[in-house]
Amino acid sequence: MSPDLLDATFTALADPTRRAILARLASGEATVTELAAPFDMSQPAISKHLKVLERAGLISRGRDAQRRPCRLEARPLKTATDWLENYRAYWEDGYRRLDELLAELGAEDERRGDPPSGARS
Amino acid sequence: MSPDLLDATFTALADPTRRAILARLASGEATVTELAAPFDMSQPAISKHLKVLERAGLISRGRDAQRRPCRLEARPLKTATDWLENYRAYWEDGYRRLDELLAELGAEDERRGDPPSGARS
DNA sequence: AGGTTATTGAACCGGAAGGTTATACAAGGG
DNA sequence: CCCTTGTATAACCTTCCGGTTCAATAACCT
Repeated sequence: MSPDLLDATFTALADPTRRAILARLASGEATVTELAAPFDMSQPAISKHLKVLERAGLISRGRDAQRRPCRLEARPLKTATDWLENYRAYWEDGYRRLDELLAELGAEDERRGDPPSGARS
Repeated sequence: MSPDLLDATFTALADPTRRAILARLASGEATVTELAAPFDMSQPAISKHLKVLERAGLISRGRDAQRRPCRLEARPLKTATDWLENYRAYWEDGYRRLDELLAELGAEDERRGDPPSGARS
């Protein structure tokens, strides 16, 4: 799993405006102007946000005359969730013990930023 | 749930170095120098990354003489996961239909970036 | 005390992020 | 055709990010 995808996805999610856009798209396709409406922000600014979301593969765009409808693409969200899932054991009860338990299993791929392989519940 | 927490958390996760640091900490406490070792990067750079992680509440720090051991704090990871969980339906089979289904439940708190309330599996 | 080790802080730099305005472009509707 | 609508691009500004180096601080060791 390329780190770049996670980079782009988490970067996209780090902005409240973009999260709001995703939330809006969760209830169906929307055009750029529709997406821009709720925000006190120029339309080009929204276009930029959309490009960030697109770069992360979180949205795809169609064509309806001059309109450019956006649709939610949740696949990267799954990727992100899968990554986070590996830490689930650490926020559930008893993680302190697990912490020490895992301390003995030397870590291999830390440089790649991979989550602990044995951390799944 | 303050958006700022999600902002800080996703921002922290958006960098591969920081994700690697978290992965390392998953196998137990570590000092700054230990954390810095695998990276081709100056040690102050790591200190900055640690500050970003700390700002998001993803790590806490102790004291052991001149050392400042870091420990993983997974709570914000849970917060992030909870947010993402709301979209689970969209990457699971049949999400296209769900898409249209939810289109009829007008969205209230889109401005806040809240995920769709009805999207839970 | 003095030196070494561990870590932070300050000043700086290049480049990316997030916003603006103004302009171009593309496509439908009188 | 022209005008209006929807969207993207360009140029610009300011702030933040990720890195650097060098200096400061803190605590141990002898």
